[in-house]
Amino acid sequence: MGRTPCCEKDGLKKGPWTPEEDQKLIDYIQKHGYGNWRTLPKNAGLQRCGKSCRLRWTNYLRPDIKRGRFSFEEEETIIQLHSILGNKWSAIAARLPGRTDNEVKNYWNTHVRKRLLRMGIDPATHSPRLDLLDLSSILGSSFYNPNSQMNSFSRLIGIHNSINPELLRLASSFMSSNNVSQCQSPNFLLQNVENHEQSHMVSQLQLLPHPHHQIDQSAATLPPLHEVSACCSPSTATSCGGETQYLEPDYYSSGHQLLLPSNFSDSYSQYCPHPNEDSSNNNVNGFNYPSSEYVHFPSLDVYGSIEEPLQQIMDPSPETSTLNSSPTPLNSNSTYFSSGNGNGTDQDERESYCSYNLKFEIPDLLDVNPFV
DNA sequence: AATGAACCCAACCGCAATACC
DNA sequence: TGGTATTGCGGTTGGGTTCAT
Repeated sequence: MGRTPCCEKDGLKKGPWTPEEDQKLIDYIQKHGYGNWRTLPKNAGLQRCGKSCRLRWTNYLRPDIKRGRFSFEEEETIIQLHSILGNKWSAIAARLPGRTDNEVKNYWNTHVRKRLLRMGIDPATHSPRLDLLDLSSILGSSFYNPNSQMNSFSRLIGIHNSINPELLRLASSFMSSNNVSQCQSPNFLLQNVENHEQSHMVSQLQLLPHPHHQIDQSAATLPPLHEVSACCSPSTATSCGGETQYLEPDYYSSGHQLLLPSNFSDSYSQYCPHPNEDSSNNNVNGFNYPSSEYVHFPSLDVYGSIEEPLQQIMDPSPETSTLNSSPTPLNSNSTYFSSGNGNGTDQDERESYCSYNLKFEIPDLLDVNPFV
């Protein structure tokens, strides 16, 4: 049953195209157009099937095809559209002038998908990979006591199901160290990670806005989380027993809205002002926070649970960034960790860029110890 | 320098949808 | 209306290239 594949006919060539074949195809299409792919190869003098000719033309020879690396904006678009459309490569490519579905698909599979996996994000659902994370067992075994530091910590930052388990191990190691009660550098974890990958994971705990994006100072007027998330991806908001727990940035579908609990910074600064903080200009960790409303840290109960609604804190509009004045380059890995040789490659920069949307500026929470 | 591993991407395959007769 | 041809699409492959040891 089924039709015989067109390319199985005798004498039809397969495999890579030669420049001569390309030229024949181009010449023919320029002269006659590409009305009928089945008859085209014969008319063009090509020993190829029509399907092969069509693919070669649409994926490679078309004059309007844009070659070369994907730009940041293109990658951003791909991720966002993929979160909405899934593997509808042609639909995604239609939003990227000059890009083919095949190219988008390849780029996704070879770059974006892997990076998301490394970040502990399921590329299919754009949600944290729950298969890798059984936090309850981790917490249950190591921090069963609800008053334990790790439990409080995890609840505080709302990472029950959104953080790479390796990061949890690091955090666990850190929390069990003797330094917990001290007010330390926010880079403590970074100084103690073992490699780039771990640094990368730690960086996920740092919240910083996209370097191209302006802070939305009207964030305080935004709707509660459940309303915000309703217009974003369905996987972003979680609750646990009526307790709002949410720290996952909804980068993928909503234009990089980063959500944090309200009053987050208030509690934070109350307990442990950032060592680098310049109170006069809201400079924290080298980043000029436009206002105290930028990040609100939660009011904490005895267990550090987050009880207040979350807020959208960032505006996805990309053109009017005020962040370039930051004394620390925001699009450099060296901002947060110094692994590597400091000579960022394109790939490094790309990864750094992507990771920005997952950074949580909370390392000093490790210093906050209202539970002892 | 050699070699194996990992990466990358053009091309292929097969199914589904659509067009045509 | 049903069968066949054509086109579009997404998954997969395989060979060339780059990287790491």
